[in-house]
Amino acid sequence: MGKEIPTRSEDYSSWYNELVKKADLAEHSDVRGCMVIKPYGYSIWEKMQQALDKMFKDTGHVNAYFPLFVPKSMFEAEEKNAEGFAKECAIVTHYRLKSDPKNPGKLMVDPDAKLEEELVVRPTSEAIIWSTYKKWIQSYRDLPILVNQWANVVRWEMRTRLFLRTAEFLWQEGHTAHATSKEAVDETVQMLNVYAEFAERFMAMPVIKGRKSEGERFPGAVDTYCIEAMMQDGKALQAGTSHFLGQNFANAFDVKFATKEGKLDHVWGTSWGVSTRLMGALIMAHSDDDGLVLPPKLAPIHVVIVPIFRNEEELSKITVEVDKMAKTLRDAGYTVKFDNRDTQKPGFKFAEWELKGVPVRLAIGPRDLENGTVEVARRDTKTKEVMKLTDVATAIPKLLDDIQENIYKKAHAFRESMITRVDTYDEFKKVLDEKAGFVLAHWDGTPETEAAIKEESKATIRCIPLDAPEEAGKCIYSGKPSSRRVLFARAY
RNA sequence: CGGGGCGUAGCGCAGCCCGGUAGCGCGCCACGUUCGGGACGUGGAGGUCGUAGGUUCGAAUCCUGUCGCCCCGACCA
Repeated sequence: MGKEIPTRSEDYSSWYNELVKKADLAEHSDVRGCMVIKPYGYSIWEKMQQALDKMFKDTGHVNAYFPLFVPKSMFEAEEKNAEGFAKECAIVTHYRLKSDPKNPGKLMVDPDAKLEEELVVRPTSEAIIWSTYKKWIQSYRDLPILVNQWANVVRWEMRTRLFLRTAEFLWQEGHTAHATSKEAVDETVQMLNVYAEFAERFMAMPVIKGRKSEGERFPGAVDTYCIEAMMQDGKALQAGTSHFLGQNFANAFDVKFATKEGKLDHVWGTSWGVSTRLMGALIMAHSDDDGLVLPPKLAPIHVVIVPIFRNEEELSKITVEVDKMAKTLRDAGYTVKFDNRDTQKPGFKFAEWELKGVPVRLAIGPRDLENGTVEVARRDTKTKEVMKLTDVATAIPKLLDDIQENIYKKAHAFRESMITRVDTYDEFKKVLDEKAGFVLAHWDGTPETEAAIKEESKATIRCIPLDAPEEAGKCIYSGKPSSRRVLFARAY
């Protein structure tokens, strides 16, 4: 009927696009490259925010908010960072419109309202934040500063895709300042671990932790760490990054502190972020041809209850049972939706809630009332069983845990099956073309080789995995010696 | 920025080549029958055909301009 989506094998790309729209997650806005995140999609993002925010607080961070606008001179202070983002910045040049004398009823930019200094719409906030930190920091006693902000940023991308890459997106960016290099590095790694834990425990999405090559590093960072995930079409997706900024921003913004010894030193920094891109990752990690598959820990609705009834009387009898059951589940902390619409038939509701990825569906009809039973269907495996009404309270929590675990295991098994070790360039290209996924191969460590491989194969070095064992080998491209394998893939 | 495609009812599309009363499916509204996997019947509402101009007796259709969006590539989280 009206809500079918293409299958993944037919056309992965339109499967994704249609799923995002049909599942009511988001839609294109009238503004190029921007999207409207719809209530159902936004509630998943809110779940992500809640979980992450707690993890940030638990590791000692606090939230703050910095401005959207960054004066151009401030933005350009850290040169590498500025250069890196320059070509995708939106710029505010004027502050007023006026009616257009040549076009009644229309407005025009008032040429008399030109800003003395242009304002850059933040593509990231290091500049405004470090210029602020300069005022906040005098002594080692002011350190560390552990601040996070939830915000929107704008990057004028040439090509956009819902959630994966939009001109404006939502994210969080942590910005910390420390007295020592070690402390900053530890923070960088700690937050990488927070992201990895979030991805695996909440999103049920296995990730590989690693370090970016020089070519893929965040502009202005000394070192960039990342988590990389594998999507069902064999393409990699960077799901989060954590940067050790060294003293680069402290140097650029002249942020110094008095040490215990009474000397002046520049502050050490980190920054780290994840964005609404995670929504794309979540969708592409688990969903199937029938629609979304959401991990219970991020699902806006855990259990949907569909009554099967022919008339008011039946519905009211069912409602009595459902109310009891729903209360028990809600008291246990689960979100329960009783879909008692009489305008849609059960089959329609089944399909709709499957499309929306609700982990568990209960169906209860006259037959169940007689038998004291309920039909329980799980979204991940699409299996159904009939259970006693009295068992629901204990069975559902277990079932939800099981679903959470099962989709993680499934994604993990898939990810493992999509890691291929190769030792020659021919093999490398063959795997990318015929199988895709991650490819573990030796690399000589030079940007030239990395660039050449990227140019020829479209694959990039996703990361140098943190757990990569020392292993002598030869670079697949140059034949030069290499001490460990790095992770290549074509990526989103 | 290069290549391709599309703007016609809320959504998806046909009509355009060959100008002549604007159509189909879904959705929507009403009523009835239905209701354990996307119901059916009957009746009904809904469109400045993206936009500006031109050709013509007459333009969704032909011509010119323009705006926007989507997809593929280069760039990127």
